[in-house]
Parts: sequence; structure tokens; C-alpha cells
Amino acid sequence: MTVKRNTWQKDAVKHALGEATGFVSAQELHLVLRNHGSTIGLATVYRALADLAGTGEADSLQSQEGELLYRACTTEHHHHLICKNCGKTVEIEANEVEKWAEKVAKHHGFREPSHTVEIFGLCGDC
Amino acid sequence: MTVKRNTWQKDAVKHALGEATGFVSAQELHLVLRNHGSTIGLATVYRALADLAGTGEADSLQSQEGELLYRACTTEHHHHLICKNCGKTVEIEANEVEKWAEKVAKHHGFREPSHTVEIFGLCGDC
DNA sequence: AGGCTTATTGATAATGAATGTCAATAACTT
DNA sequence: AAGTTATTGACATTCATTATCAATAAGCCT
Repeated sequence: MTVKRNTWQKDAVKHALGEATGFVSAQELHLVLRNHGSTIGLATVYRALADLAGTGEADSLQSQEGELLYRACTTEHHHHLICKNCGKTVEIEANEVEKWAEKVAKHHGFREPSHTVEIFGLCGDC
Repeated sequence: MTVKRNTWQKDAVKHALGEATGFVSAQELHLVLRNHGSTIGLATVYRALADLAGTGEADSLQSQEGELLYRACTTEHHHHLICKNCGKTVEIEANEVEKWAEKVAKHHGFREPSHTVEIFGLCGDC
């Protein structure tokens, strides 16, 4: 089995993601890192983010323009309220919706339900 | 102001979308039309679908791979339960969720809330 | 500490969806 | 029927993301 190795690149991505406010794209994160003097490659940023999303250390969603965005998060399942102007993000507890989604899926004979729930809007400052 | 004109191309797209089961991409729809002997252009399919989505005659969402998918629908706001294997789609009433989304948005001081809610799963046949 | 294995990197090419371009076409109006 | 112009479609372009692959370096072993 393949063993994971620790690299400064992975740390850099994880750290930069933690610093960012709201959701960021791989491209943006790559730019930020470069501007801070890093020589990290774009493909590496993509790979690191995919890994983080895989382990649950990062949360991913698609912007309304179709771009994949990432954000550092806790591993608990949750959803987001996102300002479509400034990108400010609020994590939302959505137990109601979780239960609703499962209920609806079961009711129609669907197994292994997953779901996407995102709320967009304009925050108070915009 | 620009006046809309009716063309067989727009009709073809609307009709093909009606025939399709579940969600289809612009690319797929273009292929289907071509295979049926149509000479319609790809860009035209994209434009027609965007129009239909704009008027509410078609519903659009992004697949989990990021592709934009379309589906003929009624103009009422609703959400979908989609089989991730065969693409079978069920329209869902989601009043609960509508209210929940508005409540949450308002609670955090967000205006003009919009939201995306899709449930994916495996249907009974898959 | 030095060597070895191989996971990882990064420059670059490749893919693929979606949009822009623009001359040619064809819907409407009168 | 003629004129205006919205629309078309072949093609080029953009842009995010993924694949390629030789070079590098992380972690293990002695």
C-alpha cells in the first residue's frame, strides 16, 4: 500500500487555506502562495486540495460559475451561507435539512443519499 | 428592444429536452440531435438551453463533476432527487427547505437569498 | 550518515466545457 | 417583395482541471 509522505507543499496549502477567509479556488490559492514567495506548482495545489477534501479537512463546493472552491473546516458535516458579493461565509447547522433529505430519499426508494445544500445571498456589509 | 425570433433550432432543442429522461448536458443534447439527422450547431444548443433556463422552461444544475445539466420542467420552484448511476430524476416539493433557507439567511442578515438543494442517491433499480 | 525505494513535485501538454467572433442566413415587419 | 437585424454555425478562444513524466526528495533500512 502506498504510504503518504509529508512535504512542505502540503503544509503550505493547508496553512494558506486556513488563512483564507471564505472559499478560495485552487488558482487563487496558488497565486497567494506565489505572491508570498513560494515556488509551489499549480498542479500540486490542486492535488493537495483534493487530498484535504478527501480527508474531510477541507470543504468543497462549486461556485455559481462552476469553479471548485475550497475552505478549511471541521470534519463535521455542515452547509454554508455565502455572500455572493464578498464571499463571506457562515457555517450552518442543518439538522432539519439532513433529516429531510434522508426522509425524501427513502420515501422514493433511493439509497446512499448525499446532498448539496448551499445558500447564497448578500451579507449585511454588501 | 430586441425582438425574439422563432427558429426550428430553438424548437428542436426544446423538443429534444422534453424527450430526454432526467438531466442532460448541452453536449449530449447536441449529439442526440445530430444523430437524428439535425445539422444544428453546438453553440446554438448552448444558447437555446441558456434561454430556456432563463425563462424558467428548463431547470439547470451542476453535476457532481461540474458539468451544467438541463431538464425540461414546470416553472414552479422545486428541487431534485437524482440517481447518480442512471440519472433518473424525481422532482421534489421542498417547502420545508425553502422556509428554512429564508429563515437562516435572514437570521444572519443576508438579503436576496437563493439556494441550491439537490439530493443524490442510488434509485431502486440501480 | 549514506543509500535505496518510490511518493511527490512541477513544468508542460492535453482535455473538455463553455463562450466569443463574425460572415452568412433567415425571421419578421412594412 | 424588400429591408432590417436577430440568429445561426463553423471556428477560434478562454479557462479550469487533469494527465504526463523526468527530476526531486521523504522516509526507511542498514
